Amino acid sequence: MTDGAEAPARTARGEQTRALIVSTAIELFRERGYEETTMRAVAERAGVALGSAYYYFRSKDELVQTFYARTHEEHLAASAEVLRREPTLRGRLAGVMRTKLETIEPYHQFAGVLFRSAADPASPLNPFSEPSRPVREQAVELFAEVVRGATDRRVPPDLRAELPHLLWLYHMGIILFWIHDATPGRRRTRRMVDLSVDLIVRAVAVTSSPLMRPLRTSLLRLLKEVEAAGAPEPEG
Amino acid sequence: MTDGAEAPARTARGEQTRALIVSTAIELFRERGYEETTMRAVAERAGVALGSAYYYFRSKDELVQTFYARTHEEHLAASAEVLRREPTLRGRLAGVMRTKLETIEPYHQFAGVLFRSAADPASPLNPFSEPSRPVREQAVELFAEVVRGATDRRVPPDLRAELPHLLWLYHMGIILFWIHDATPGRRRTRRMVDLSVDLIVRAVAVTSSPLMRPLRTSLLRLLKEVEAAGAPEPEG
DNA sequence: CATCAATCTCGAACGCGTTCGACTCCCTCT
DNA sequence: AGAGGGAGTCGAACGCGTTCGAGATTGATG
Repeated sequence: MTDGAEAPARTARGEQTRALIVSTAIELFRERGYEETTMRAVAERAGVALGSAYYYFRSKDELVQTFYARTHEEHLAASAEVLRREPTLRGRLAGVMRTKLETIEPYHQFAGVLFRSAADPASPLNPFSEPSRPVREQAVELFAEVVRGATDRRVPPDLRAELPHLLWLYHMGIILFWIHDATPGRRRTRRMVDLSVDLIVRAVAVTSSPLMRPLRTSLLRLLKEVEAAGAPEPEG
Repeated sequence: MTDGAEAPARTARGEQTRALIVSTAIELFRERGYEETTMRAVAERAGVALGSAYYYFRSKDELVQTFYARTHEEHLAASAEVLRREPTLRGRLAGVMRTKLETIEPYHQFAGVLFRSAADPASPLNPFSEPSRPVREQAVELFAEVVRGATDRRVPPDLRAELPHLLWLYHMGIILFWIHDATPGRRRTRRMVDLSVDLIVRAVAVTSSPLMRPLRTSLLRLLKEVEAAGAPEPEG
């Protein structure tokens, strides 16, 4: 699961209260956005005390994260179908990315907050952080499946092994773009996905040529370094 | 200048107070970090009222941004020397990036906050936002100078025109990495720069070949789209 | 049924960033 | 010199996220 180290819910009643708080919060977030939704308002509408909300969620951010984890699962589920259907790298990647956009679209309004804390090294939501490792690995695995099932491309093993990580990074970039995209229906991001998938498929083709081995090696060294940074280091 | 739309200082006395607040704030930020520095503490040590701090700076974040703009100017100055010295694309790019890291190193501790608000679409610090357009264009121009002065590479005009934007994006990525880099002296980021500059130079070489025109075109279309997103759109 | 500890609930209180309207200072114009 | 007014200063007050210790509820145990 995606929970990382989360707060209590050891009882049926507790579970119920917890769920009530989450759903109320999402309700309010969608009505008013993140900043305008106060913890007091959530507690009040949920019919619990302020302190109770904090019993289940260490912070307002964590409340958001909880529901964010849900959409992540939704995306996994929705992607499965696409991956069953599409045989080409292009189709699989584009499909997964489009599915992603559809999944998160309802929450665009307060996605900014997600990324805001995501960019904060101290935040557990930070995609490079230790707490989000399980989600990250799941996501990378999704892209591994994208690559694995693509029957139309010969990809050299060294690149094949690293491509999922690269695609995950790419997907984070698209999300960053998406957050800043104020066009109706996120038109621009969708175009962006089309263009970038095209580019990626071409680049993979080019990079797979034996002639490109030095370039590929250079790229792979870089990726290895990025991954190493994800792992912990003697802390300071 | 990098100020964008900033707050008052119409008087010699005002200028003095403003400067006093900034320097006191930086002092405290470096002593205690960002979160632990309160506006009240800044005001108190500076010997002004809380309200006065808010007379000059709309928010605590803006206080940080003000000083951040300074380091940006520092970097421009420091880069000039490198650009005079280095003739190769590799040398110029690596030099500029290393200079950047050296310039911002003293502020690594609370750089997280910068990026946190930088990732927020609503923040004026957001590198894609309208208020930061001047700084952004200045930075892109810096990379244009990196490319322009590189005498060792034949780069096709279409790519040459877009390369600066691409390098600027790349440089934002490195900063993101840097923020999360907890290694002493930012060892990892520096290695990252070496590896990525190597990759970029190779990629430029490869992509410049006439055979790669389709790939190049695909890349350029993508970049154009990114740039278009920077410009405003009928607002919602 | 009484006891006990764990779980859950509560809301007052704290410290923070930020706002606001009242006040003082100082320059300019007559 | 006096009046006017913009620039600068002040600090109480607001609303927020968060903490905390005290109390209520629950289910297992003797």
